[in-house]
Amino acid sequence: MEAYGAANSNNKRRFTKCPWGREEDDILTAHVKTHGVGNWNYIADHIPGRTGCGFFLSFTGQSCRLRWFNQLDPKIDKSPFSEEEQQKLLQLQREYGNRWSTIVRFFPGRTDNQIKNQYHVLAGSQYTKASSPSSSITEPVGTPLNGGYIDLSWYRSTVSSFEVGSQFSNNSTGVAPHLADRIGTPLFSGGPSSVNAETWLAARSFNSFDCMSLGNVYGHLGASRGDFMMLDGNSAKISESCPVALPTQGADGGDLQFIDFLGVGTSE
DNA sequence: AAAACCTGCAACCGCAGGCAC
DNA sequence: AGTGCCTGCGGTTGCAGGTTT
Repeated sequence: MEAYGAANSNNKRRFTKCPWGREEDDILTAHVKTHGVGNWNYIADHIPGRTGCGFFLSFTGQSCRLRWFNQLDPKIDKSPFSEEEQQKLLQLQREYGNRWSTIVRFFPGRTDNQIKNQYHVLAGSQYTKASSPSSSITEPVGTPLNGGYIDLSWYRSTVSSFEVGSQFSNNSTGVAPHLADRIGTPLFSGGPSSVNAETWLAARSFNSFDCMSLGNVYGHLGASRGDFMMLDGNSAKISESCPVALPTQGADGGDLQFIDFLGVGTSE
């Protein structure tokens, strides 16, 4: 959808955000009061295109709908989440998974976007708390971990995404051969809230030769984008390279292990 | 004081389902 | 039955502002 512009050849930058202005909000609110909720494309057609993003940009019905339901609707409760709400959210997420539209029904005045964002915040911090349901978490926040081992339960709550080591794709010291054809393949994204990743990690036992680069790790891990994570039983080691003993590659490569986080198979 | 880093959240994307024609 | 439009949903990303170094 190039209307949102700014996608470049390597897809690193997919769009440029263009915040709504006060005047635009007023126009949208007036239209909703006049025409009611719905008919978003009609409403979008009657709001002047927005400027100020470096280029002219037309509103879309989808954009108007999101703006209204997530920000402008007077019924929205914009106060910070209480401790009680946070606990309720965590409990409901365990029960319903990432079905935010279902969960939001338990929070009158909140939006699904609020719920989703709040859960991401909670999921990113809960494992660092003493009240965490996991008793195996021993790594204190702030400890430099580069080169040290970390507990995977802690890791699960901290890593937001990673992929096979593209950082070393042109480097002979890089990726294990059994993963070489998967360079750049996202193994998991979506943050700690990802049910798939959580389920996968909980269910899978790791082989000592599993070695992959981290895509995006919080700074207090002591690791950074492109660093490797070597999986070893129930622990993982962060390293700048991948010096583990590598398994013998099969003749056709077809029997080699593929770490399929999302359960989508091995197709490219 | 400045730079780097981190956090929270608004806004976008892509897809799927429902509905009218 | 097929098509296209509209709406809703969940995942993802960009960025402002706060915090740390």
